[in-house]
Amino acid sequence: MLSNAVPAPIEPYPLLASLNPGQQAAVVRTEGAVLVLAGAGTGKTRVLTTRLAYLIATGRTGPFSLLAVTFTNKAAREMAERVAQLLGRPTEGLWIGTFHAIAARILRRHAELVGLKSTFTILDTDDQLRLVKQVLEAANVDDKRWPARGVLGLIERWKDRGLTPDKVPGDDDQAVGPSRAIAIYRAYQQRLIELNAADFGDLLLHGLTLFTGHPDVLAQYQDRFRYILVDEYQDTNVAQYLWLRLLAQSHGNLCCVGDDDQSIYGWRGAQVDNILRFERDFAGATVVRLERNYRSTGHILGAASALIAHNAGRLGKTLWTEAGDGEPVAVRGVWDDAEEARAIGEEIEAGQRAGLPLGAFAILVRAGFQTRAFEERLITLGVPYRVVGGLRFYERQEIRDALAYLRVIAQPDDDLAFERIYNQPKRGLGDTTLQLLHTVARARGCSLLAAAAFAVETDELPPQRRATLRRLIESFARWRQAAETMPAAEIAAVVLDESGYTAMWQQDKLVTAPGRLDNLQELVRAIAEFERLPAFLEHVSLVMDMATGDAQDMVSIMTLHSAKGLEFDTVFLPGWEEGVFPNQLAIDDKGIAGLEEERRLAHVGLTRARRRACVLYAGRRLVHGQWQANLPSRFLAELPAKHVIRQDALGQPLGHAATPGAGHVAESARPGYGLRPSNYHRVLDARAKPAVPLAKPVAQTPEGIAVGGRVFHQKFGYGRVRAVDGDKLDIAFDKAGDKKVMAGFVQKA
DNA sequence: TGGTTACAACTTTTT
DNA sequence: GTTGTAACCA
Repeated sequence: MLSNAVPAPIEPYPLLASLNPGQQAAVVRTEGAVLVLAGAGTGKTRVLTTRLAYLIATGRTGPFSLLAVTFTNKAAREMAERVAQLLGRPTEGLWIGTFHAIAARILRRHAELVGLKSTFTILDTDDQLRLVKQVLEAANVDDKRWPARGVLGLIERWKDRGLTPDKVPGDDDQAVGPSRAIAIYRAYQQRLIELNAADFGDLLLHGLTLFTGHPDVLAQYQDRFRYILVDEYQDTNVAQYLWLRLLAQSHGNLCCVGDDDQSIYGWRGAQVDNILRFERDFAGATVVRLERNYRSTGHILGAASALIAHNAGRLGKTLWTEAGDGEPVAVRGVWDDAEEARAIGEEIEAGQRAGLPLGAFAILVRAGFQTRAFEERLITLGVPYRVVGGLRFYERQEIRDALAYLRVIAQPDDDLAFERIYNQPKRGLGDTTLQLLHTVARARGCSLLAAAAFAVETDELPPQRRATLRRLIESFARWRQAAETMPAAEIAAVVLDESGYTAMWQQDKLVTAPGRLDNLQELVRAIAEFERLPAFLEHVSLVMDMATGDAQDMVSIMTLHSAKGLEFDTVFLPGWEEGVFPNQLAIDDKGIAGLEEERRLAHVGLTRARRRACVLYAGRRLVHGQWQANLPSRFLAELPAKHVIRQDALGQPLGHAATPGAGHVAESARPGYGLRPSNYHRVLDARAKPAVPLAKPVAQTPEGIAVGGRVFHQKFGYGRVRAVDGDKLDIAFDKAGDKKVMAGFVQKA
């Protein structure tokens, strides 16, 4: 299955000329399974892109037979650009994309084989959470004890492991209120199918179901993709691993690039084990190590390498450089978080005076709450900065609302989108009306919009709400029709205007309102790049990033997670304190594995620096409005003295006597160190009432209802049936007069 | 139905 | 300390 043969020598291509021997080996070894262990700053992207170009340039294969998988759209974009550059022509036919984008592309073609229509919607996190809440409510779960967030997390971790509800091992099941976690998962999946929707996890999970259940379909893709490349392999989860293995099975030409020392997404289901096991998984696999670092100085690499050497579960690499030692890593203890912010601010100002651009500086924090102190300090100093990460464009409320309108137009079955905007802007439609629509939709097995269309033909709703709802339905019908001929951007503008959504923000007096209106305009501009609405919506669900304008000359503040893959001349690493970094929750939840992931995070942080790294720790800080005294991080004690210069709060060198962190911080978990129960444990709490299957309410049409029969209606009282039209009844009520009502709402009197 | 008040939560987040 | 959600009241 796996070819072990060394490819015949090929005349040297100029492509290879600028590569070092290790990089060349990684490019030239085209056949069979190859693992490229690419340490930080060793030219990984260069190898990947050259390899793709090489495969094509040597005539070994056409672009059509290549598949390159990444984790981020940014990485995919860059790769496509650089391959085109290397080849001197666009990469037609070559599939480069994220796992999710590629899985979605395949799934659209065979959606019906997993019970979806090819027009299925891809849900965002908001929708997922709302859906879980609905399922939990239907199952009578107390959401105080079993918050939807936690249950969704549980479901997502199962999906990460490639487990459909029927494959989840019984041991993993937990009581969730009167129901069970697996039952909730099953109900959630059921609802997704009913909504013709898939969440992110489903894209791969359905992909697996598709490939394993339909060998002919799998064979089709195996035949097409003769060479598969994977970036950031250390971040793959079980589902992605299985998916890759199936695709590569027939020819075994699978090249994975990654760095076990940079695996920092375990909490999202990533398995470092995938990369650690590679040689055993793929017999005869070649492993190429890239250890020559082109980014950092010797002291920085020495410190980072010594730190990561404390991890047990790693393949082991030794980064080296020819760049010289440079400056030792500065380690500075400060009194509190305010002083920490002042110290970094001063360093940046000093750098500025020395003529360095602000873009040379980055402040990398463990958690989001740490950014505020630095923002405030930089504002005071008048130093421009940007916070990378945080709320992205497509996650803003106004953008999601606008998208929800467009989704209902493109996909009338999209109940989650409909719910989001049916009273946004306020139309006087509330929970009561929504409940009614839900009841009708369930009884008739239709979408909320269709239920609404039905309900307005009856007298179930008071005239005012009925008229409002009717106007809304008519609007959607009109917009949908217009969408067939009008360009997508025009439709969006019309919808935002006619729905009153723009007007809502225009009337809003909050300071954020003008910004939101700007965002809506920006959205319309973005849509203009797409001819058809569905194409734009697909783009939005899979490509959540918006091409950000060129970064001005600013200081970057971001989390360590967001910093992966980036580099800066000078990097500040604040908050190296026990509990903060390593983060206490990570250790509580995952023990040693959690600690090792934190250490990899520290390694990622240090290796972002080209010339200078400055680590800080504060004796006390304000966390959630409470003062917290902290010990220096154990990671500080793991930085060898020869690569480090200890400083006092003012940046003056200290003698060897004051070695913080050394000695009093043991490697093992120390008893009594702030062991707080996490949400995760709360969700898994097994003490609960006996399991009861999920209630599935179905409105019933009472038997024996016929013209002339006596009936009772909750709202209108007793009456006599005048006519029956399917499940719509015309009834002469004793008190309320003639009304059209739904059969599900009456009982035989 | 919608606004106000009170209460809890709160690591990291490529898609 | 801040933010988001839930319950409660007008």
